[in-house]
Amino acid sequence: MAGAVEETERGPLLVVRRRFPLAHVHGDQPLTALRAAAPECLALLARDGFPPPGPERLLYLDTETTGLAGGTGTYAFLVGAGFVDGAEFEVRQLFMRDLDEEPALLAALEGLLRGFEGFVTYNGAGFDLPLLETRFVLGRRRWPGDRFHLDLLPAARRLWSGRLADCRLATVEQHVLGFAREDDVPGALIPAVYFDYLRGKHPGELPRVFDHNRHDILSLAALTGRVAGALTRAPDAALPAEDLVGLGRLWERRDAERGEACYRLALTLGLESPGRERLLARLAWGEKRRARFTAARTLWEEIVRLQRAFELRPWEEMAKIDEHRRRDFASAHAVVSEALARARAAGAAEVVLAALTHRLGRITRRLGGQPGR
DNA sequence: GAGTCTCTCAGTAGGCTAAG
DNA sequence: CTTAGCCTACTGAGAGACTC
Repeated sequence: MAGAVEETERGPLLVVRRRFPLAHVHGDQPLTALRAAAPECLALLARDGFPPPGPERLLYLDTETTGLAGGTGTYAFLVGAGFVDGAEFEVRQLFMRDLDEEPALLAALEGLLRGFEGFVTYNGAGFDLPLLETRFVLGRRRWPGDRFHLDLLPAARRLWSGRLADCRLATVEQHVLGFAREDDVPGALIPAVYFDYLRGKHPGELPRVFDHNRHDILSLAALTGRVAGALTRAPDAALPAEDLVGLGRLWERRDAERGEACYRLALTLGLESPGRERLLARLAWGEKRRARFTAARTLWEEIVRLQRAFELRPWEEMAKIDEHRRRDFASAHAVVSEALARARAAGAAEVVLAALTHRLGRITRRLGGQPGR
């Protein structure tokens, strides 16, 4: 943590600067990809009202704190901020050597924040930003929160939760960016490392905390480049099927047709079993919403063919379409009879059997009133 | 035409999960 | 330990269709 003590308006502060050429490759992702990320793509990922700046006008932010508890008792003792500067990417780390240096840290941080048009964080909406805002208020400073904020956690969940065991930054980093950390400090140990340092004033494990924070910042930037890049390109058959599903989920909100194009491409790539049925159901709901009932029914049929365990939903939807849209009571009757038989065989719950029996009774009555279709 | 049944859609509550 | 965002399931009002 070779840094320099710099003078701020509120006293001295240790600042560590590390600069990387934009050609720097983090995992398998070059930072230059940031340049190609269009603001519209960033807007797709965030949903606050602020206009998205270009990725070079964003500050990539991550804090190391004395705990998770939030509230007034938790300090952000190390704040890492990354940004594009010319042909380089700088990671600037602001560190309080003691708790009484917080005013200096906040002063330096405020200057930095005000120089950018937005922030990128990982779970920052739930953690870093509220915490920093509290520190600003307690330090009698105005929090510059009137800016674009992209929290990559919700975006990562939409994109990769189907493929990854969890969406912690370390997991995403490893499997999406191909970046493996060596000798990383687990986040849960970081508060203890800082308290040890405060007691003894020896660096101890602190350099590893700085490394951890710097890696977080680089991952944030690399991930932004990766995600925005995926959104910029047309749906790409070279992507894993699960990633296409995730891409579809991102697009769906903004552009349903484009989202569906991703879904359908994923299906052609041989998506595996539980995910495949989920996706078919998603498409079926979409078709229903647009009143394309025949298309919806075809999708429910395919789900039924794939499903191993009995599930009510597809049968129910097929029966609704037959009875209420196509008015083909005979077909509706056949669907519900078959569903009832399968439900009994599978030992389905009593409420499920009751619902099907009720439906079958009604259809039978209507069939009686309109015989020989 | 009144009364009943069914579906739909919008709003929302509860459960999960990231962050140090 | 806290907090926000997403997902799923549930609820209830309103619309439409059917029955008598």
